[in-house]
Amino acid sequence: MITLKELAETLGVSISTVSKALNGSSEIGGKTIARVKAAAKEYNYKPNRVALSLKNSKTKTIGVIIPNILNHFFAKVLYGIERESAKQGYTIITCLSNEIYEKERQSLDLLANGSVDGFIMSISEETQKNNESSHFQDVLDQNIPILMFDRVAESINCDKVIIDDFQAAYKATQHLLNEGRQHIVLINNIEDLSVGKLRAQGCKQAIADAAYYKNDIIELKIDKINNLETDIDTLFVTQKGIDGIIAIDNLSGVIALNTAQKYGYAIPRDLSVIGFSDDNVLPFTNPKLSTVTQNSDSIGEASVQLLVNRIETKEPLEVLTKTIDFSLNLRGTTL
Amino acid sequence: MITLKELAETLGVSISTVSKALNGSSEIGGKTIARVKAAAKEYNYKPNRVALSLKNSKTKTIGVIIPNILNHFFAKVLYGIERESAKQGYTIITCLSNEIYEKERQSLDLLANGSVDGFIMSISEETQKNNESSHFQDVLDQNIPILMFDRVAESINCDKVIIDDFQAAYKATQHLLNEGRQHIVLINNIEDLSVGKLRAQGCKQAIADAAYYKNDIIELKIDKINNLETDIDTLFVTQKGIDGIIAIDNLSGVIALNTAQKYGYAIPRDLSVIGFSDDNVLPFTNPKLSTVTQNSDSIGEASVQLLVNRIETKEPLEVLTKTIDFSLNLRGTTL
DNA sequence: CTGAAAGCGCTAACAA
DNA sequence: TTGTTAGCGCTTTCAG
Repeated sequence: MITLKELAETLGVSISTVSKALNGSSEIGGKTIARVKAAAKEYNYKPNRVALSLKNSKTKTIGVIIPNILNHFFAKVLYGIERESAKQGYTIITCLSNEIYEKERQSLDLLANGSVDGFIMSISEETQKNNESSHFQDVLDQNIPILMFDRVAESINCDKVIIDDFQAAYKATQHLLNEGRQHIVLINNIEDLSVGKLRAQGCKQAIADAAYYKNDIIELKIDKINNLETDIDTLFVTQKGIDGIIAIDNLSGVIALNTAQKYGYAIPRDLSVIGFSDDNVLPFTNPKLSTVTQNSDSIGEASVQLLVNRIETKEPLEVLTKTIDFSLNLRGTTL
Repeated sequence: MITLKELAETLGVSISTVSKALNGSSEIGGKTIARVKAAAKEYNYKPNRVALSLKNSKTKTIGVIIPNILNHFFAKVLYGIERESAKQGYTIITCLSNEIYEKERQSLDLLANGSVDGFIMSISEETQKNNESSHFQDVLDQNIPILMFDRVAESINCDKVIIDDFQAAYKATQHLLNEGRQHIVLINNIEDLSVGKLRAQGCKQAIADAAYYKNDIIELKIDKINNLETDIDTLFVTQKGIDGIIAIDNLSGVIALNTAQKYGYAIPRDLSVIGFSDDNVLPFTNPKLSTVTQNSDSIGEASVQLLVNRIETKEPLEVLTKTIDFSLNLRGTTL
């Protein structure tokens, strides 16, 4: 790692000359510029990023805090974040809260010391369950911007990127209703999350708005991921005549489909299934699962754009909430 | 973000006094220390990480370059890396090569300017296919350590963390042989990767070592991920009497299982299936897929330990290759 | 056209 | 026990 100083010495000029030459300043003579640039290339000079950060008090770095990288949705958002960040000339520091409030708080704290220019994050399950939010405000008070995506804190005044979960669930349920289904089950294992609540509400509203739907919706709440398979199995044992399933997390749909087939349901004749999954599950089902798809990489992309805009804009900006389109992909498990 | 200087001014002492006090130096009087620490807490002082990095010429940051974050194996390694890094007091900057050589090269170049103390990476498919490696050497020549995991470059002299892919495939195949299978298919869609080659060799060696195995192994090579399902389907149409499958990537096993069931095979009576997957696929199969499991998070953990050890050890260290245990998890798809 | 010097925030050798 | 100062690598104003 050669420095400006060393370059200057070998060239027999001053540090500032080298600096200006490399930045193509008009103050410096054409020959000198050429000479300096040649030497820089020869010695593979690269400006030290840390020094630049200190000098400019900006790091061109975004802190990203993800609740669970093993969840395909978050992995895909991260993918989008990374791609757009690189495009915008930012690097990302990744922290995983693993759904733990304390880890999330520590990560914010750890990086809110000049390490990053801003944060992109989705709130941990524990944080959301316990309704914690002062750690966000602390960071914002230090004038470090935060952008929240997907799981957001209502009470915090910051930029947000979400999908219209209520509407997505509403539309999906409506599709089942339009098929004439009369015994629809809502499978919900993310009751504690803001998105889970919104999706459940969307389903219920769709049912409520359908005058011709005669029964109550059956809501299967699952609180532990380990119980997913057994609880869904039990559902099919105890409830007969299920003809529609809407699964609002990204696993249950597949499991419900497989379980239904095990119990002899013909899909989609006897039963329609819609999940909230990405296309990564498609290789695992037959017929292919119909899904509500969040455009996860777009979420990441939009998050970076909004945050970078806030970082780089001098004047105070109105706080913004951007809603990303979802799509209802009807495949083989619906009529 | 209050600085040392500002703290010093409000307290009416010098900057170095504050610095020493906060670091609990024995040079400073007990009362002063207390007074300074109280003020630091009150004003929420946090040492600026960038300034520290510049001062110490070390960043306590690791650059992590992952080929594909949507691949569950890499996501889990990243999980392990993040956890162990946090434990060791390091943060990670994450770059995704998306299997592209140029992106991988750029990421190394981008961070090899004082941004990180070292790299943890797995080589992109394109890099490995074209046998590129000078970009690694360039970084090493700048005295920045690299640790490679899983997909490694033989020609590069650096620390490595791998699993014994040959042995893993050997053992898995041996299990099928011990079951008495006589028509074993090897499904390989990662032929271009070092790990793919090793696994295929392991399978073949196991077959070769089994005197009682009468037939040749049937190798199904798939070069495009899109062809996975159709190629596997075709396999079952064209080949009759398959009684063992060993799938050396992390998708094919599940697909082969599902396809076999579609064609009426009773699993594991008629056919045994072993995949190279993590337990994330288990919810999607019935019976549960038997797998060779790489302890992915241990790979991440060991990678961080080795790299940090190299970073923090003053004397030159012998280059090390660590092999992480795999486990053969027999579940419902084998006898 | 080129160079000296200050300063970003911090630590540590040296002075007082 | 406390303060002064130099320096990490860089940019930029101001002098020359």
